[in-house]
Amino acid sequence: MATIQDVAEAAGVSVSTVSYVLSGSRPISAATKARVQEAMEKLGYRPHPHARALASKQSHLLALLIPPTRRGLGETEIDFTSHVSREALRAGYHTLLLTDEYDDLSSLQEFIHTSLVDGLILMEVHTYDPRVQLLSTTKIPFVLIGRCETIGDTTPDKSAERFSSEPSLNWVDIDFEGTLHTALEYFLELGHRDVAFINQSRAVYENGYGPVVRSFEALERARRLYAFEKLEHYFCEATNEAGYEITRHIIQQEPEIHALIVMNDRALPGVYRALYEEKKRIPEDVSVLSMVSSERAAEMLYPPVTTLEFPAQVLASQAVQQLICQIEGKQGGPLHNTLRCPLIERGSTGRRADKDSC
Amino acid sequence: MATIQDVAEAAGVSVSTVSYVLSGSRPISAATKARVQEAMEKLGYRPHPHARALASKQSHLLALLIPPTRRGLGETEIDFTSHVSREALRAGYHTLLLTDEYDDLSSLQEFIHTSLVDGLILMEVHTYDPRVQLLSTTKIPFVLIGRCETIGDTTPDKSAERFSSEPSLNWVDIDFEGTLHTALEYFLELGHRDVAFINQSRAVYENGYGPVVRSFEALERARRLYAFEKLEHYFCEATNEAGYEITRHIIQQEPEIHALIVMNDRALPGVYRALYEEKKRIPEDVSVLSMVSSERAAEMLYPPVTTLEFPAQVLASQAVQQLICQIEGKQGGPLHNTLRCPLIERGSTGRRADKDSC
DNA sequence: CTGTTAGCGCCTTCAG
DNA sequence: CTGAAGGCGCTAACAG
Repeated sequence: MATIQDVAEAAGVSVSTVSYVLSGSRPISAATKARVQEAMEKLGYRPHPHARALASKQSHLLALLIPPTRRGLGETEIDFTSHVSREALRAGYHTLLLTDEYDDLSSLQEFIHTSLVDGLILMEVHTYDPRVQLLSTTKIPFVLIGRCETIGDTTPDKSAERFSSEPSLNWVDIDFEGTLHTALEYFLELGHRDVAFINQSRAVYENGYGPVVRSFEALERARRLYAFEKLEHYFCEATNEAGYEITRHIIQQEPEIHALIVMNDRALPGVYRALYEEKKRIPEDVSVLSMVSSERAAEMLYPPVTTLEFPAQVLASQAVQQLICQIEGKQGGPLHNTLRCPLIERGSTGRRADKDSC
Repeated sequence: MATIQDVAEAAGVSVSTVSYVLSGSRPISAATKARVQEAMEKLGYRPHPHARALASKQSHLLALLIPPTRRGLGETEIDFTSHVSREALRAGYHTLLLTDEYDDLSSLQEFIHTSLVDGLILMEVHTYDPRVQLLSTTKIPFVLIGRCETIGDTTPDKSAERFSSEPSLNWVDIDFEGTLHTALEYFLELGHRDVAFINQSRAVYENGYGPVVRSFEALERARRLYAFEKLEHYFCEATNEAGYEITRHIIQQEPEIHALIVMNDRALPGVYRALYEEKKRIPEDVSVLSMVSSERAAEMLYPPVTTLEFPAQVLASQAVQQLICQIEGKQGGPLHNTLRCPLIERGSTGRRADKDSC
């Protein structure tokens, strides 16, 4: 392995010169720069990451804190993860995976303390996330992502105020309210006047999980904004059985409802099954729309579910870029961004069957 | 951040002494060791990873090369990934994620060249995988995993010989033949005499993708080993449509077949749909068994699919441990291990309907 | 059993 | 525009 020294000798310059052509942080004459680059080329020189990290205090390493694989929407995680990795690479950073072992605060603290990485990305932040508080007390750059936390929410509830007073936090999240509106407006256009929203479980709601809290509240508000006859909200465990039960319940108790918005991938198969068993055709009799979901999950069902898709790519890209800006001190103001999920029509949604034609 | 120097001073010893109580690679009196540890405790000392890496040439970093998220069985990947990370952590290593950017050989080479990591794990190895050849020419430790490659196969075909002569390779893989036997024996017990195996696509087969090649060959051999009336093999694209078509074809052309083994998660929903449409009840009329699959995928369908489950945990654990042994020079002989997928009954499989009772 | 010290490979201030 | 030199924090001989 050639070292910077070797390059310097080969090019007939000093090591610092080589270092500067590498970093570009000081003007170098075209001639010597060319010579140095040639030497690097010839020797196949690669700067040694750890030496660089030691000297510059920048490891060019990021950490991604992933949630436990058990619960959660799941499908999208690997996707998001690899997008982060890819995006980071583009900026010259590598990504290190931290599992839920680091839900334990003290190990997280230790980890940061070692300064192995330059910054972190947190997935599945909760409203009162102790990890966020911990990180805030350190000076390590970090960004929160997606469909999780209530920080900076415009909702005038306490939890939001609590955090929105902390403008130093950087996050990018799904715009749950906007996404829900997309769903509702879509159904309105299709002629639906009675729709049910199947959320995740009440337990998760009470635990302050952002996506659930925010979509719940958004639905409340939507009642006034839109001209629906019915706009029901249901909590639902993340299981097939729960989806099945809730759907049967809806069909039997709310027969006018012919449109379902589901934000619960794991319950979705149960929803479908209940519909089949009740002889409801999708989408002729009932439309189903899956919110914050993924293509993979959508294609597991028949007919494939129309989804509001989790924009993993964009989210990852924004998070990484902002994080790196923080790290490199090129702050362009804090990142507080929400994204709507784009609608992908697949065949589980259609016009409300004309009541007269029944 | 306290340094080793600070600890040394606080404990009234030299830095090397501190270093040695850390590594344990030289006897230290109980008294001084205690003093040093106390000092570390008090100062909240953590060794600096990059300094250590630079001095010792061991970064305690691993890299996991993950396949593109697009194709493949998919579901299991995130699972495997986090298991690797967790297992590595247990041994004091961190894991870094490398996406398919590194399918490009030259970037892989560069990466290794920088010696950022101590070793790598490769997923989705192909029979003639240039990455393996590249890695073999370097001295960096690596291990291949899972349901992928033909290296070390006992199959007497050329590709196997090619690689099995390279005993230095370390791998752990699914035992496709054994797993298939589990499936077949299971169906025999249930009284099935006519079964179809739905594999992945012919293109993937021709590309030499291990799981497909090996299960294909295993099926050929199984014809002689077991007393099936019919044991058909079908290639199938990894799509719903393909699964649907092939299943319809089977139902219509091979009406005796009442048992399906599917090693194609993405086609599986189509298989189910075809069965529904043809009014075949699962499992009363047709049994379906999904091979090398995951719980997540299994629960997306109704009835949930009986699977032969990808043992992500065990695979990850073995791969990591062996890799770390290599790194630390504690070779316990090369790792050449195959694992059967455990059978998880879920409700999509049942006894062959008695012919007389029809 | 413990201390001294020379690097590991690179960055970066300080001189020129 | 370029060099020289002092670390960064730790490891591992080499000496006692």
